Amino acid sequence: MSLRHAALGLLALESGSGYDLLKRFEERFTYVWPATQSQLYGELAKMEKAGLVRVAAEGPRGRKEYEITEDGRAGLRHWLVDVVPEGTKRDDRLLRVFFLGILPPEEAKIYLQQNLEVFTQRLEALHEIERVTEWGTGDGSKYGRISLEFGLRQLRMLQEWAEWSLKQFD
Amino acid sequence: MSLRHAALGLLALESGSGYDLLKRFEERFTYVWPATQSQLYGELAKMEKAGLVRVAAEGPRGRKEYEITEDGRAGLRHWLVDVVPEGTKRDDRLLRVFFLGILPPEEAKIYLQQNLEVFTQRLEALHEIERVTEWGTGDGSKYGRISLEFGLRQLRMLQEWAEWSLKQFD
DNA sequence: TATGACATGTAACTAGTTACATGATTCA
DNA sequence: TGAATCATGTAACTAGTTACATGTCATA
Repeated sequence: MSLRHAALGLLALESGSGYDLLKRFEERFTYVWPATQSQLYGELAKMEKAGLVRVAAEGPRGRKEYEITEDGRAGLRHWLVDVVPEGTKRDDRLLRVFFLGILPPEEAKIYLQQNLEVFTQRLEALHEIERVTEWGTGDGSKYGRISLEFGLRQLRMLQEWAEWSLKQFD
Repeated sequence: MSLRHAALGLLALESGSGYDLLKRFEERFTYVWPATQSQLYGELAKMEKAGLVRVAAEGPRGRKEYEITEDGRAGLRHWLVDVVPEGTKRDDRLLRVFFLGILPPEEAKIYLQQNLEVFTQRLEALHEIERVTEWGTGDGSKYGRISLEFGLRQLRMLQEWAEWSLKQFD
């Protein structure tokens, strides 16, 4: 049910249309909680029915500006505080590593090298985000920084792991 | 489609029944690629139809011992070498961090502390696996070691990140 | 003989993806 | 006026979860 909470959280930060939300998902949640357009519109309709969001205003082109309700805020809070996180469960990159033994070592190495390249590129992209972001002093900024730090540490870890793994071939 | 490849990979390492496979998924893939019983049986039936696996023997209690076919091996190889990994896309723990600003700082701290505890426990469990595993010299062992190293590094990273995050409150 | 492990299958559901469909508004 | 962007909706599909249903075999 976390798509609901991701959308609810974004609306808690700022009201917006389904279209607005979709852009925010693309900008901010590509590697955290992606959502497709069809999924989002469906979820918004369900959340409205459940009283978690409300249409605060209607604009041109059938635009519906959604706003979080008090029930929505309570639901979000409940999820943050009381619902035990599942954590990441599936990782197809790591799954492949378990089966790398069926390939000749040279091909296994190529797989790990390609991984390393992907990690390096993503780390550079995150560093770029770090550079261009203006870090204020508010809460949004604080947790934004903590989230970014997670990404940076994760990618550094992946890089180092890939390098370590490649060394195992010597 | 990676459930298919996880099952195919396990059958490439050793033939077995759906029941056997289910236990292997539970033992080895809990944090990599979990599968439920109903999903596995369904997938095995589909894979047999597609010619990727074959029933090599039938045993008591309707047991069907599945074996990977040449087509199955080719499919697995193709997935390993040619299919671009998606990587991890969703992380509900990290998603929560983006919205931690809506909680009072004390509650946000509790959330991060609980995370830290989970990471620490898991790291200990992994260290225990490391201790009891007998590392041979074969390929299975090598990639098993590389996979384990991934888990160890990931959990250390998560631990350090949670500690770093908690320090941001001072 | 009862319990637990072995063993498979299916139904109903939720979540997520891809593709199609439609139309309004802005602005170059 | 044509292209890009804004804006929503739905249909058909795949993947994954939960629950139900059934029966066999070993062994205490």
